Amino acid sequence: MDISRTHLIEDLNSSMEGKDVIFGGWVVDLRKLGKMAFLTVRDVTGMCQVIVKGDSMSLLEGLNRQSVVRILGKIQASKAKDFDFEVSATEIQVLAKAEYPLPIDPIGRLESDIDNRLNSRALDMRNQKTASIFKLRSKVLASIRETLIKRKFIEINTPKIIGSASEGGADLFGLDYFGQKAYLAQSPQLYKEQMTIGLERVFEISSFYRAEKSHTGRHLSEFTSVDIEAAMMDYTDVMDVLESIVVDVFKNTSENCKTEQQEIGYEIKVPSSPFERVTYTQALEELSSMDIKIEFGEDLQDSHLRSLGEKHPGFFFLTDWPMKLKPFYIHEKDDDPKLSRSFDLQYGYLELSSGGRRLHDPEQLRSRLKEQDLDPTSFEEHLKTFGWGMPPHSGWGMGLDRLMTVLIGIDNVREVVLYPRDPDRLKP
RNA sequence: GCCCUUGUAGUAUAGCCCGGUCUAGAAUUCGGCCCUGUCACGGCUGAGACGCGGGUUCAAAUCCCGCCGAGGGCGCCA
Repeated sequence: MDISRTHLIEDLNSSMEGKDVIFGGWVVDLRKLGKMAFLTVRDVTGMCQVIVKGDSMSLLEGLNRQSVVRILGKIQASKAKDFDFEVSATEIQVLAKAEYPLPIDPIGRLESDIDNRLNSRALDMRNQKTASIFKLRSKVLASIRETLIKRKFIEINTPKIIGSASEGGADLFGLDYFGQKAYLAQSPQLYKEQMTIGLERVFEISSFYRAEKSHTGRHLSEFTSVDIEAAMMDYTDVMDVLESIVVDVFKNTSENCKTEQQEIGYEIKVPSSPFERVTYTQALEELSSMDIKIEFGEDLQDSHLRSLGEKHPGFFFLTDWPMKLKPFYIHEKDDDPKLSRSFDLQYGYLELSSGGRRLHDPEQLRSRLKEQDLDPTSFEEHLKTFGWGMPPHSGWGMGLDRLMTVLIGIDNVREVVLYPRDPDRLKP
């Protein structure tokens, strides 16, 4: 079976009138008008009208929507509303037939609910709104890589199967590793820190896993994280890196993805920078003025973040958290050891990223582990690298899926993840 | 773990609150017939549904209980 094409649909144009072309795609629409018919055919680059009349009508036999076809025909002028040229078919080959009934409407005229769409995710990609979300996601990833590489960051890949669950915190997924207990990584934290001793500036974009039974629009059991770690940078330096990544993402997609924005029905607006920076202590004062009393050292609950988010609806940094709320590796402030050199990047109430300056002195790290009831001996593999000349360093991790929801103005991460995993969904 | 909402053809919905009008309606999809410029083509026509189980009642899509599924929120989230 010959499946070759001479053109992608975006390469066809009205100046090619009279030219013979071969292209392929799936049948979006089929309108039979007695002795003539129109079909619209789409490939990933675009859509085109094909006209069939006269003797050629027999070509339509067995043809239905969503089937994959290879069209041989001649470009001609069109009277169509949305096309300035069309292809008069001389041959239509059905390469693969679509079965009916289909589980969702791939045209998107009737929007299926998220459950049905996720159950038929591959078919959902024929819906241009869904496809546009993932085309944008690809652009976002490219933009992040571009920004980081320009700043001398080196992309790394750390293991996702790890042997120790002693970091505490979020629940990990356990698995059997040739008879040993192993876990799926919840973050590249320790590995990326170690890498700063040789590569200085590293980043990773990868899936990580958390076995929390969360039921919200912003949590998944498997999520994509963008992580960086950089030697000789303080927390404010990596905040600047984060801010420029976010701004670049919005700029790049806003300027270069007009079609996608149109399909989604949302206009990407570039945020103004610099982002506002609010300290934890200031946040407590702001909350207090809203009659929400929180003791210093208490964590901010979702409801508190929602209140703060109303005052700061866009991007802002929440900085200088109390040490007791932060993990063992976070560095304290010189002028007030109760406070840490740490930050979260918020979009309104939504936490997008958290990071900070890390401890690089192994003795300090050991005593912090003990303070947090963690056993230094189970971190020896990690701690030994700190004796090899560990530079002062800072970093952060950012939830890519959450950033995507902010970028396109929706409120469920499942929309921006191909095959989301949550406590109730393991398939497809 | 807790709370709220919800389940009607392939899809997306009306009807449910206030039981009888439901032989469950319109759309789209799918099948058949007609149609040579459609463009959400049109016309005629046909097929297709009350998640499962129990209860209340003369009567249940509608009210109640259980199960299952779905959506959302809280909590959890070094």
